Amino acid sequence: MITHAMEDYLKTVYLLREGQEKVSTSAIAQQMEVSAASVTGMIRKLATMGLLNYTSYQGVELTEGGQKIAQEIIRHHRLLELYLVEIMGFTWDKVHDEADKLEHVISEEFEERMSEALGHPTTDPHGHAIPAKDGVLQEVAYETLAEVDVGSSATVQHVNDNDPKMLRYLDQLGILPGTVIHVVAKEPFNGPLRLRIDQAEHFVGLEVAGNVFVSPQTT
Amino acid sequence: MITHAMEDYLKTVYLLREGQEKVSTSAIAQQMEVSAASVTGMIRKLATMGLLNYTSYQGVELTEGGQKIAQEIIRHHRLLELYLVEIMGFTWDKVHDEADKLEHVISEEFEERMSEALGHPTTDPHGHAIPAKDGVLQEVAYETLAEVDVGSSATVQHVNDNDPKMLRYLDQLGILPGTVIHVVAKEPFNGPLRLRIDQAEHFVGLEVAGNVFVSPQTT
DNA sequence: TTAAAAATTTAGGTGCACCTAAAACTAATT
DNA sequence: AATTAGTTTTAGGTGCACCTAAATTTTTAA
Repeated sequence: MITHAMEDYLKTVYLLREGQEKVSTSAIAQQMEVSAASVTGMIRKLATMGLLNYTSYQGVELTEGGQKIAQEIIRHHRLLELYLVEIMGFTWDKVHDEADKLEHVISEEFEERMSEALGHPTTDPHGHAIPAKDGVLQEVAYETLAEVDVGSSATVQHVNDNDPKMLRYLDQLGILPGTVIHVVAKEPFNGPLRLRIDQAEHFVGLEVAGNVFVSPQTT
Repeated sequence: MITHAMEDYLKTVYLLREGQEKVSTSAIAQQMEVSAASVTGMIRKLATMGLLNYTSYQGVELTEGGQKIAQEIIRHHRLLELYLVEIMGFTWDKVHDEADKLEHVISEEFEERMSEALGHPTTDPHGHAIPAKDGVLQEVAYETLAEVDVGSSATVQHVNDNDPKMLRYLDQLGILPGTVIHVVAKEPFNGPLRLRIDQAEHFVGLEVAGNVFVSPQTT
């Protein structure tokens, strides 16, 4: 039987696996805010269930089966986030926590009815792709706003969704998926970025900029 | 901290408490399909938390605090059932199980937004009253269709919501909250009831009739 | 009123998901 | 190659929500 905790582990491994093949125990522990020892224990269990491959001290890799479950949960999460915003009128900073709880308990029918009500959407309110029902999701690894060259422009692809405070701040600034941002200058000593968004200028710290993922604007 | 299991116990006690003051261990065990020993253990814990009063071998009674939590969960459950039917297009036989899972995880804001979307309703799809946000819910103890005198009519108030198969059957027969039913005859040896519903005649067994709660039709 | 039946509690035990502390392994540095 | 720093695993333990089997209390009925 697959528990909520197991689903959370699979989801975390899936999302951490960006780029590299193997995911380390400590990366999982840090992301989930549990001890590394707990991760080892759970990983061994998931391995015996055939949901991931695991070699001691080498990290883990999801199997087909593990990926399928992870994708299902991520689909639930992202559909829920969009449903909460679009249909129920939640603001985008509140939906992550709500979706984290609901994603484990909704039925397939609930998932299907949300998808239908939303016209089978492909991205959530924060710009993340919604995996198709039995499709493959390949997360593109975008650069962050903090890495954009001074003087160039970029389009916001997605923003990190787990900090409500930061989301409210980004909303105020008008930094949403699709927004075009021009990086005017970068203050010295890791100072803030000077941005132009829709005529207005803003100063934004690097911590925030590191949570905004963009693609280069082709001029 | 209050867990999902505790919420389920409080809800069960609340719903079983119809009429009599004290609820017995075995009644709770039967309703929740757990052993009586498990019930004793949980009850003792809830008692130390001040959510119910308990005397060994005498049964339990909710405190104010326990009632408040029970009512909150029942409000979640019934709002969810109605939301699933009215807004999401579920059929009434599927919503009980879905609501049983969701009722423990939705936020107050989720509850409020459902209530608003539904125009602050007062009854769920099966005819049960939805408790107000901080109001009192007094369940009226209706008689069942099986107890109605032959030759008289009755109005359906609510039906038991936990058996999907029976709900689909009732839906076919047109037995919904508000339906007026005339009991034409009762076959001998606990035989089926002969009913007239909206001109048509149907034969319905006593098990089904015992799950349909009605008030006498004042002619 | 006492024995039998029914209900309830106690005792002991399970699996899950976590924890801390200590041991073991790997990688980096000299 | 040896020391050290960092990572990972093992060992032992916690609280939760359940279980079965045995003991106890209450109820019922001969």
